[in-house]
Amino acid sequence: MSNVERFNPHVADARWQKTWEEQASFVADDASEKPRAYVLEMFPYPSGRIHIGHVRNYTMGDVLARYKKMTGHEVLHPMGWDAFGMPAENAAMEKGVHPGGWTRDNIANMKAQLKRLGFAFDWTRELATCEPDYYGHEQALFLKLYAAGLVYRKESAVNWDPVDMTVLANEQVIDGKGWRSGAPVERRKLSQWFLKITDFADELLEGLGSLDQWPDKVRLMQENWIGRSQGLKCRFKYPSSSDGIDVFTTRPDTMFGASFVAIAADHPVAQKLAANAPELQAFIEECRKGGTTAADIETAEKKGFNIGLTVEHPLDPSWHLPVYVANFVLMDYGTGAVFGCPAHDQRDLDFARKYDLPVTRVVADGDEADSHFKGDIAFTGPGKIVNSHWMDGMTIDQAKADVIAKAEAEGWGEGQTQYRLRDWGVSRQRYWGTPIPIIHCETCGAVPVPEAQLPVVLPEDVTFDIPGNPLDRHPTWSKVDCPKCGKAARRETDTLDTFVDSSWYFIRFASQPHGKPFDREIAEKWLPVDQYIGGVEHAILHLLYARFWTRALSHIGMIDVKEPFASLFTQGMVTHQTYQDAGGNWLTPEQVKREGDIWTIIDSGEPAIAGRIEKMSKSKKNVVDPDDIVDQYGADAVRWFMLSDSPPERDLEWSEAGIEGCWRFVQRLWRLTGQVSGADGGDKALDRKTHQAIAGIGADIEALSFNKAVAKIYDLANAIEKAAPSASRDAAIRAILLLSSPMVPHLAEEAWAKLGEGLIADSPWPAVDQALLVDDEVTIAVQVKGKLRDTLTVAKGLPQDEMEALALASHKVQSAIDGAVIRKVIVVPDRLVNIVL
RNA sequence: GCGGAUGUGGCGGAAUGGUAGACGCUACAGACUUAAAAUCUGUUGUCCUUUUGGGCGUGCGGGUUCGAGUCCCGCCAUCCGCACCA
Repeated sequence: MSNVERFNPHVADARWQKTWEEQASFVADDASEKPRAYVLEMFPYPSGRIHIGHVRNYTMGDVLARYKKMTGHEVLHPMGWDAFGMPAENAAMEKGVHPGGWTRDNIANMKAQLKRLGFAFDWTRELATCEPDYYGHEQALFLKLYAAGLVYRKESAVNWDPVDMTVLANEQVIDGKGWRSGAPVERRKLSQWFLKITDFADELLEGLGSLDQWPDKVRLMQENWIGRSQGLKCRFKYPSSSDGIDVFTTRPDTMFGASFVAIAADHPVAQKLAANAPELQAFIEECRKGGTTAADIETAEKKGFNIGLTVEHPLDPSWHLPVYVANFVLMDYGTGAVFGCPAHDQRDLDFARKYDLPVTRVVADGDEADSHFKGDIAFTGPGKIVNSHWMDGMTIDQAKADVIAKAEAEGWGEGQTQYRLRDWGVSRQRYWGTPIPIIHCETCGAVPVPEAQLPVVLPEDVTFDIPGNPLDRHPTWSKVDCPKCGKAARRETDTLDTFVDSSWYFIRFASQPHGKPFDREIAEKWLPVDQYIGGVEHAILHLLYARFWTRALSHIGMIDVKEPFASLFTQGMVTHQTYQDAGGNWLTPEQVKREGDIWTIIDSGEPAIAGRIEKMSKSKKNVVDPDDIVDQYGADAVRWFMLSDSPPERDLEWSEAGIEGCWRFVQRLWRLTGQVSGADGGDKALDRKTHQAIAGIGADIEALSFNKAVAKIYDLANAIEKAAPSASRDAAIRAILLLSSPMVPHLAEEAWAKLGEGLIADSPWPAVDQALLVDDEVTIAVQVKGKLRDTLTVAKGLPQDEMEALALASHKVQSAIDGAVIRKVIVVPDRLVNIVL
């Protein structure tokens, strides 16, 4: 076969990409009357190069977007850049380039890479969060939230990353280390801006219930992150004083099992006493040093320091309990103090055994009446209350309600809901981010920058020769007059966490007028996003913040949208085999060759070790650059690979053999399209196959089951190849082009044009002839005692007695029955006959 | 520790409680070719059998059912998330 008959992506790809752009094929029309579909993939950070994971992500979204267009929707499928962030500053420090220049160059490069893959993006809506035209509107929104009381400033202990010289959110601290630098995090006190996400804790939790198109896993993760728990907040008084220590407990039912009160090292009471007690001071220091890694916590001994105070038990003032400072009590959850009930809490039990405190059983699951609790395993299961005066015999739930009611009636406590979720600290001591639009005045305090003075633009003339925030040391930028009193004042030099930038970009995509963040009516027409696709690593942070931000905007009346993402899909990673030499150094796949099960290094001939199949990463040298493979195979083969084989939520292993196979299929499809014969005559079987494919592939794409859609296209291609020329076959060839066009759009356009048609991107999805979906013959299974013995081809809808008769007539069946008595015959219409002996 | 997911040929994976292994990859054999590439045809879970055919097979052990990869109970392994949250 000559080269002329091959599909040549190196020519065709660019041609069709240009045509789509000229025809504005994928530009979304706000005014359209068609049903809308907003398909969104998480926008990338412009790190420099597109990663193969991006290609998989955007290919999925692209197939859905193109399919939605073909099925009559007005599709919004935008792309932009999450362009603020630390890598730009790191590059500035390492290479002496400006973060802005570095970022914009990266955007240009990555955009060119994306274009080569033929994604159906509406580039007219492209945005970059680092441009004043974006972040200026973000500043306006921030000030609206400030005016509504959803932003506040607080002196607070923060996680300080000593390498990156910045504050990290709790979520950015992993095992006590900075998520980027990996350096052990220190605690520092700084004045910080916070967003009141905790005001929305309940709403965000309840809202999860309506997100039935989200993965259960993600909803559960958010639920746990919000961490709502109900209990009793109550006071353990100092004897003959109204003052005391407030504790929070989810187990008020176990109050009669209390044997001590423990407070956090940072608790004000501990702090106060420590001033005059060097030993306590030393103990507190020790608590603070305690490691926060998984291993540290698991093995950490429960330690306490008896501070000599006693408190009254709320249910029996004559009963006094000792107070300890304990290393396992957290200051920033609940009240920073707990009462210990050792029999029914493992930590408390460990503590009590160590310091020889009483351990009283107050819950029994059998008839244990012995008040003295034995053993070292706390009992946390359900049961009946015992040794608890009037509560004896109650269930745990009854007792909880009873104690809370009593506390509220007597005024020493109240039912309370606690959350694990903390307010969102958004201040970052960084240059490359959205400037916080606040001016600090000695007289007026923190004053919002007036709207007319927005955007507060980042100065370009900054240096990165020393760590820390260049905005702090800029000679003029921070020097402004107070908008209120006119006196000399100072600009806030902190910038916003970049998660703020990504908390509303989907709204700006839907509507980007010049004078304001978005046009409410237009945004509401597009939102919520119908299908959001991205990595599961954003299951908590980005997705929770975006949900919060949308609710906050809704709360202040700016937009009537509660949940920004109606349907969420988290795709798997792209992985690749790793290789190492004998010394443990990573090798690229090109450096090794395989002979049987033996791997050797090509250059040296020394043995190589084939390691785990892992996520592609530069450090492990198992990356594949999208540009290289597009050069080699064209966009369509790469896109096809991204969709084939692995279910989209699972990891996809990159392989040479796999991409070669995709390349072959693209060529095979191309050859098929050259076989339109103009022949007459029908082929009912092929018609059926075609229409079953149309229906099935459509359903698969809607369900994002791209691997199944791909399998059905192979199936149809096989059937077409085997069929004799006919009008049906020609129709099937046209159909397979339409069906595969969302996946391999360049080839489809090229072939469609060759058939004398217009743009396949503008063509409708083929209509399904429902009558052709059902076969008129079916193959039924015949089982004897549940074991398959024969299959029969019968007319569809054959009556049950006739199915039975045909089954019994089979000699294979008769020999399996072997003269035994038939007890029963199960007949499932059009499916099977099971003969029970 | 808590929570969740996953487990099917050599590999990726299909399969409303009803013919397990669709489809793809790999491998092998054959056709075409001076040759190679490309392409085409066939085979490819496993064991017994010359064939016909039959036995065994969805991590392990039980159970429900005429019938279980699928439902229930109990384990095991791997992966992911959270983590001293009172």
